[in-house]
Amino acid sequence: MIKNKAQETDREEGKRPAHEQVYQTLRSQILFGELVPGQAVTIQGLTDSLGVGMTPVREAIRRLISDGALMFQGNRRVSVPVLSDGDIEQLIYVRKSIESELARRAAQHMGASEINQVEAIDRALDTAIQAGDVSGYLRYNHAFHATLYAQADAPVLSDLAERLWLRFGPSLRMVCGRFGTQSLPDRHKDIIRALREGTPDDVAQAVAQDVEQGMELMGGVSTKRIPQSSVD
Amino acid sequence: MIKNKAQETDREEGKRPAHEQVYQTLRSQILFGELVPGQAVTIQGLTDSLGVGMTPVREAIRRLISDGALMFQGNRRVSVPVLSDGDIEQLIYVRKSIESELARRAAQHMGASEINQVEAIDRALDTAIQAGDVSGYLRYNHAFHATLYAQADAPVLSDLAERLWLRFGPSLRMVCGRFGTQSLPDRHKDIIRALREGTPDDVAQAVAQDVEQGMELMGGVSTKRIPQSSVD
DNA sequence: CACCGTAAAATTTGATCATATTGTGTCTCT
DNA sequence: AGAGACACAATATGATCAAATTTTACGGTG
Repeated sequence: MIKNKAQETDREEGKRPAHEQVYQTLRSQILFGELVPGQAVTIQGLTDSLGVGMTPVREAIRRLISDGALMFQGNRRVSVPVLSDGDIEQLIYVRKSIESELARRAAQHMGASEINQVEAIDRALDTAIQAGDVSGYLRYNHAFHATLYAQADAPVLSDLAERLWLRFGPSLRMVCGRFGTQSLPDRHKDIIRALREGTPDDVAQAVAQDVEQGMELMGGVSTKRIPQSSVD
Repeated sequence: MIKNKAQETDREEGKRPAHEQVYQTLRSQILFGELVPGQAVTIQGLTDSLGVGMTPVREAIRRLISDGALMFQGNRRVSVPVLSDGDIEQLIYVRKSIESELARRAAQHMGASEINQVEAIDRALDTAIQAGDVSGYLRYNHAFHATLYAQADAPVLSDLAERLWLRFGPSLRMVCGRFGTQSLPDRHKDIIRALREGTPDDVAQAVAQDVEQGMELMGGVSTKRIPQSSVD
């Protein structure tokens, strides 16, 4: 009567429900690369590739639609959204507002060890940039900001900020693939310096500049399609 | 013989999918009253009361959890969130930021007829307040702000603002039931005046004040619960 | 004779339900 | 009061039905 009955299937599946695992898998795929703006996402395709039933897949897709990570393409189709310039501009406004406030709050809670932790992530980020490792860049860049969120003691703001990442994740990936990681500057050094100096307003401002700088790289991606006039 | 079998059920159900209808139904219940903070929500209860299968109910619940309208009570329980003072403070910050920007943009697009439309909603709101009609107050108050969102031509910001309503809807209802509609002041007259004067910054500021005033009514509601220490 | 457009059929995908399985809370019995 | 059994609710799968897109075939026209 040993209770090893279900352990074989649960071994690497973890103990979390299937719909949660599907959600986390898709979330990672959206944040860190594997999905492209405009790409179609089918329920049956995911049931096949992930090896689970359709109900968990459906639930995960509904969550992601609510997150803004996927969009409900009119009829019954679901796809990864293509951001317009207006969308990007609105996202810049909200991210600057929320993330600068999160940074202000985090700055008041963080001690030397937490700041060192953030700096270690930034060093790993620099390594990924120099190596041209796009996936590593996306992961460490997200980890840098997420670590700040975790120190802010503001669950509502953190949730909102994390959800915003899902909206521009695929577009950010496109930018990296287009321009390469070398030409992706950030203000992380300014953020760390301001954290060490203990001036929350400076931290908030540095984060706002970092956000604006990063988001503006995405601008014009959709307009450069040149719909009609091919003048050259 | 005739394949009109499924048309009878579709008669008054409309043409939208069931999970969408369940979502809209629950959304209205959360926004306009019928659900109380802390209340448990069960899947089977909804399948019985709404007369649909469990798959559409599950999908709607996942969406609402992602919206912040419901929370995943650790184990498999789902309930309406009880907002802490910290949650309310963070919601005030985000709402002021997003809604003032929406108002600024709306102010640049709105003509006389749109302003009159908003004013008509505000008159209906006043009537509901004087009649002590809590449900009417909640509906017209939401309609007042939603009408402004629709004029802002900012879908990302509008979506975010609409989702925030789902977080404090039940708590707002509690405030109305507690204090009555009479003691619910707003800055709607200031907003309309600023709209007529065509000064976007004044509109934004009036909306920010309206938001802050309305949200602060909810403060302290959860702390008076006195979770552990009954020192008195 | 070839090419294009339209319409119909077939395949693919989405939506819903009914059922089996698993985990959690509770009630009871010692 | 603690442990075990029972019951209920949630999770997950598969089957079934409906809808949409794609493909194909046929007819008309240049």
